[in-house]
Amino acid sequence: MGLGKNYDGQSCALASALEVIGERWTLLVVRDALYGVRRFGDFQAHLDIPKAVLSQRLATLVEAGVLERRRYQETPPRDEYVLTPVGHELWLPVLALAQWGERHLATKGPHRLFHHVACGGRLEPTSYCPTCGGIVKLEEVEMRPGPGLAADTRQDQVSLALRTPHRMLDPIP
Amino acid sequence: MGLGKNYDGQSCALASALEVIGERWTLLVVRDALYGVRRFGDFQAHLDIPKAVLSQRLATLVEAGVLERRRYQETPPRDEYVLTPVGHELWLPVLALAQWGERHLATKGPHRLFHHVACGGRLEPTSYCPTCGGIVKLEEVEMRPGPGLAADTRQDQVSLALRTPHRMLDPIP
DNA sequence: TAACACGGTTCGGTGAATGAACTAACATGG
DNA sequence: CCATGTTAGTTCATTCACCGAACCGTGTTA
Repeated sequence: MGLGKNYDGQSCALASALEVIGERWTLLVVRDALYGVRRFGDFQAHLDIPKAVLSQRLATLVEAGVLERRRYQETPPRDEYVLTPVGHELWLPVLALAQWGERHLATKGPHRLFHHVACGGRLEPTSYCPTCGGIVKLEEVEMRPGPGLAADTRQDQVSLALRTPHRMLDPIP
Repeated sequence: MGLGKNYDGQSCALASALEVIGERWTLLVVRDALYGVRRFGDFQAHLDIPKAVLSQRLATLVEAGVLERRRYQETPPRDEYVLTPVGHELWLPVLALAQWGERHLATKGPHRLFHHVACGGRLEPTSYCPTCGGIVKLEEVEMRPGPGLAADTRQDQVSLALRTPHRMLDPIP
């Protein structure tokens, strides 16, 4: 997305995240990295992506702190790309998106299943409330403005409405 | 991303999902819809997106079953775009991505906080195991191939390795 | 010494994103 | 009755990103 054409002014963490992992191919690179792919050639063969694009995506992810480029042999010099702890935390978005795809777009049953090694159970991404211990549905969620919103000066109806607490799905304006 | 330039052959639900919601602006439209935005002009004012792009994105989302276009007044004829149940389920991917952005990219504290109305607690997206009731870390996850993978005929090293159970982050190949 | 493997970069062609201008249906105010 | 405004788009020329093919540099193997 880069350069002047970004999501600036959105005052939104989602927009910031999409700046980093919202470009074409990027999240599939992260998915492969979560599977354990590390080398340029393996990403390229598995994704069937133009080399120039892969090279640029890897550079972006390294710069964003999602991947680390690491020399693993000297002769010939070879680097591998491994996920940082920040990259590990993309697991949850990836799982949530993949599960949505399985549920609503897959035609012939799930492609890949994710299981808890310890007990063998199948994973589910959830929206969880640590305070009461419950799983929270969208209709029970309220958005509240946080300190990072202070710099927002947008004056459209939606921005104005979202500067006060707001129940999800309640019509705006 | 449409036309011939899609993620076909990826045999992956994530790739299918990105076909629908992976284009520039699309997930921000969904985010606004989750907040309760419904009208063309409100999306446009809040996102500051070219009208032509918004028009195309809304059409794609309607076609994918994420949004429903609904006539809400006859004179003058006005339509609104509301989320379907399929669209509601994008809440979890959106929350997971937004939280990742807050944690790793936000500079001045969180922009928006999501609370459970019933108890006031702050939400967290989690990777949950219904069998044992635990929250599962990436290192405890194993990928297993599912029935939807049968049609996959790719022969690269990564595809071959992922046709058997595989612990996440274990190096491939 | 030739061929090959790896990890890129360079380059021309194509399609998508962008902002500005235009359209069309209807409402409103004087 | 006419001018202006609102909403929801479409059209158009320009700019930009993606694409595949070719090329490059380093080091290794036959």
